[in-house]
Amino acid sequence: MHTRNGPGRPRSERCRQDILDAVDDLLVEVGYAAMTMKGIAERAGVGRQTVYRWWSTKAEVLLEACVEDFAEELTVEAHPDPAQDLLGYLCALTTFLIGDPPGIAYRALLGEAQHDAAVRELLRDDPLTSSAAAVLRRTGSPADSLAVAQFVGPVLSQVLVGPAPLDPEALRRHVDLLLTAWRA
Amino acid sequence: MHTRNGPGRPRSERCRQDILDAVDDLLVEVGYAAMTMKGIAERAGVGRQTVYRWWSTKAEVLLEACVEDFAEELTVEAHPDPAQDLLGYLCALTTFLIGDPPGIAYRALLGEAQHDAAVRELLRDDPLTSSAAAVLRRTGSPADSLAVAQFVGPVLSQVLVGPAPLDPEALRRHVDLLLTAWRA
Amino acid sequence: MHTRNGPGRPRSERCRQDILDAVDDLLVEVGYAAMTMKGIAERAGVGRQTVYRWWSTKAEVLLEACVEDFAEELTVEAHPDPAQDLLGYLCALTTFLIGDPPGIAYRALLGEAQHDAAVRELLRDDPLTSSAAAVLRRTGSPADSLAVAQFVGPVLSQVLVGPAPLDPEALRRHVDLLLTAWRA
Amino acid sequence: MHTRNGPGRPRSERCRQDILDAVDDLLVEVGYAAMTMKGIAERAGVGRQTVYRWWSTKAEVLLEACVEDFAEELTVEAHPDPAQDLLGYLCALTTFLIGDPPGIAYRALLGEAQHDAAVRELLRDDPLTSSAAAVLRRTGSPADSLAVAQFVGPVLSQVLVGPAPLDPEALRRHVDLLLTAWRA
DNA sequence: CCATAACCGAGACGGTACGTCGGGTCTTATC
DNA sequence: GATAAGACCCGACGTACCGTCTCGGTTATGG
Repeated sequence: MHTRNGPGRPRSERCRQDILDAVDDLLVEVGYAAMTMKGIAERAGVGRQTVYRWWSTKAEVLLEACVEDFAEELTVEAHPDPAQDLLGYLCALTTFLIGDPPGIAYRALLGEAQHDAAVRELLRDDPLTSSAAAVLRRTGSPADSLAVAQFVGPVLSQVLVGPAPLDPEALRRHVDLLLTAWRA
Repeated sequence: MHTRNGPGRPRSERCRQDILDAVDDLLVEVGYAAMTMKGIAERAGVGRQTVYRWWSTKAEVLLEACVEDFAEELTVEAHPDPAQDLLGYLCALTTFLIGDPPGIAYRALLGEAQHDAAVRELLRDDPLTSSAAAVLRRTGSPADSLAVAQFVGPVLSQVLVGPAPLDPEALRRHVDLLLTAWRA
Repeated sequence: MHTRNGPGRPRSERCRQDILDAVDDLLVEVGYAAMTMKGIAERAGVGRQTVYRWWSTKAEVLLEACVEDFAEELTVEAHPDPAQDLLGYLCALTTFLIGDPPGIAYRALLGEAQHDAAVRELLRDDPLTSSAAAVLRRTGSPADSLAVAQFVGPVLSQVLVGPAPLDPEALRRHVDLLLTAWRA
Repeated sequence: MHTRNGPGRPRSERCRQDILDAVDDLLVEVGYAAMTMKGIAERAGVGRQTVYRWWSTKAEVLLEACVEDFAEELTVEAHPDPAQDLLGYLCALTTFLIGDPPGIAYRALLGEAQHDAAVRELLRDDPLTSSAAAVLRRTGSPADSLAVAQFVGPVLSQVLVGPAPLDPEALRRHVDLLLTAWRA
């Protein structure tokens, strides 16, 4: 949707997509840390400058490469029972963060954001927060920032910090606690 | 307590400390991202190899430089009222993660851990988790991994992900919810 | 005459020349032994990799920096009298090897060649041998490899090994001996 | 023959010899260029400081390790026929410089001497020059520095500079020329 | 016979150059 | 004017060797 009208060759959407595909591939092949702008360009069969024309950092291009996957992976179909609905979401979230390439990308970006203000800015409209809020709303639970934090925070922090994520049984007890408290 | 008994000149504890001090300084002066092994060595007035002799990565030396501060900063004196006790801890935790140099270091390390298994291993015995568990125990609350996650997870995740940490009022409501649920 | 036709930015002849100039300067300022690839790059105001792109060793770049001077310095105008012609050449050769920067470079390269096969290969088409052969030919003397060795060998060896080079009187006697023997 | 009489442990002649042996070994195993003071010490099973106590540079210790071999290898038994005597010496000299480890060491030292004044000083009393002078004297030929240079210079320069040393036939013609000229 | 002092091995120390790699910019020819 | 290619400057990487120093331990002499 580049609205340039001036002279000259327009930017190649094909290039853009090649680069994003290359990032996807490299993420699973070499991981985030070993991924370089140079490597992305070569993998995509693209000049280095072309990458910089669209995005200025590794984090930006990675975000764009994965952002669609974020929404898709975190979209869980509703369940009539609120408890099951919330539990389903948290299970999907755990799987996403632990195993999926886009989840790994998300964690890597979250990591960069801790010592890079620019990356932090990119994550301002966090896909995780908004998807969790949606689930809370459709189950009639509170969905303010505290509620969202109480809902996903324990899961997220355990994945980021702990040696192992919360297991399904723990997730069930977590949901129970929240639902009980919110209904009171 | 380095138990070298072999021959040769012993390693200089003085050098070790100079390096750790340099890391402390550089953390506040240039930040984690701009800190390099080269820079550390030069700042400490030490040969580069001497740094590598003690630690092999930036993360390792940073961890050791800050690990004492972690424990110190996260130690909050007990309050007779459990609610006040827990709240005090969470406030201190928030301050620590947002503002203190060691807290910034902790976040940076947490970030690295997301795409570096070696760093993750370093953080296996997480200072945050253990200090939080201690506070929970002394207030008579449950202190298993789920409870700890429920306690600090929302705070932590909001700091790591969100645009702003939970404010004191939200923290108070969070503590109330947990205490109510746990007492039931 | 680099016959690149491929794509990409062409190598900068300007850089090449800056580097060669820097080598020339450093040779007289700090000498061969203290000359480093790092120092050359910095002196030339050039990235280190740019030096390595053109030449892979200190010896190679030094050779290229001086090879033109070699030919120039060792070119002595002909003298009608063969004895004077030969003597003039040997005097010039002595001066070249003892005092001129390019001569010092030549000796340094000769030295490296003794324990570095790659440098030896660089000196395969020796400028000294060919210039001496030319002088011998124009005076009607034999110019095979033995004759060249007999002509310049004593001068060269005395410079390389001895405490002092052959003085002009000795050079005169040397030329007389050779001319007498060759005429017989 | 260190004439110390004071207290303290005397220097170990055994160490000295171990070091010299190590240098001999390393010379043939890794060559001069790859030989380091560190490597010598380790090979000799000796502290680094012990090497420095006896010699201060690689060149010094190498010279001492080989100097005895120099004299030995360059000593050729006399032949009643002067031409054969001189020829025998030059053949031995060529073999020495081309093939023998001590000969290779000599060339390496000669090389260093071209850009290191200290090494040059070490070679002031050149073993090659003096042995050649001895041979000239015993055949009744002139033995001043010019004569020595005329005798060995062509051989030496061809070894140092040329692609190949003078072959035996060339050496024979060289000797003939000199003897003829000197007898006249 | 023991104190002194120089030696010994080992290896850590501050430096410095190595050759490589990635970052981000630029300059070509080509499209 | 966008593109692929790739050279450019810069600076950090981790390693190697330099020559010095500091250990514990050894071995002679001299008080």
